[in-house]
Amino acid sequence: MNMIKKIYDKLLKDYGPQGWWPLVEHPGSNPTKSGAIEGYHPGDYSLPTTDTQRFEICLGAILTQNTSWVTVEKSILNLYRINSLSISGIKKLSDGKLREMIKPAGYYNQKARYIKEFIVFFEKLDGKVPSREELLSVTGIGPETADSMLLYAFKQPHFVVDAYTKRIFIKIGLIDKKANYDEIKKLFEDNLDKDYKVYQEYHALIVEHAKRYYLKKTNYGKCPLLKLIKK
DNA sequence: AACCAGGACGTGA
DNA sequence: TCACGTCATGGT
Repeated sequence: MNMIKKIYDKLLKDYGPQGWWPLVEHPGSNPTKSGAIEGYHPGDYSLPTTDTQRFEICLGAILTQNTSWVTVEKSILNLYRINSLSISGIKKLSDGKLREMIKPAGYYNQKARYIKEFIVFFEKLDGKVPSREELLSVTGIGPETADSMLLYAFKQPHFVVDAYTKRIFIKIGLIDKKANYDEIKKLFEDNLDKDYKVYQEYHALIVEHAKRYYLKKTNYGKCPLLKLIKK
């Protein structure tokens, strides 16, 4: 009964709180030291606390589209080092310079455009929380990016569905191969408390779990959730 | 050396 | 609505 919740409990028990979304600067981090590995803040659901941090999360959400997070970290640190990890900082950059900084994350031409367009949208918010529809109206923001922003930057209870989520839950038989984004999103939201902290943790745990068992197809069979399902 | 990474857009059926 | 090509660097 409620496998969705049961799986969440198991993943949290096995892996512990993940501390998403990583932020270069937060109490306890040390960004000058090296990477943003220290950007994670497990158990602290108070972040982000500033508009600059909110923007950093939104920026990361765009940069990580179909791209590994390590290359996104490089891009974000590139901006950080030239003191441009902020709206005002990016606005000062030429288009070419912005493209150069985010190059490691790939698709740098379109992502640079997406970022510039998002900045206009973000400034118009003037501190307000955007609706999902408003976010989706911005070029470059699709369902997953919108939900990532809502969930991690604005602490709104929107479940984030990514490629890993589909892969895992198709494998264990809880969703159909042809289920679309909104159907999968609804499955999770219908079976969990409407709590942004739970949604944040669950999505992060799914990514962690996928990195352990779902990078290579030959490993799918080792997924411990397969046994959990059969009971 | 393919394959894929914390997807979205534009196009044409 | 939905399948398909495109965008691009970098890690495994």
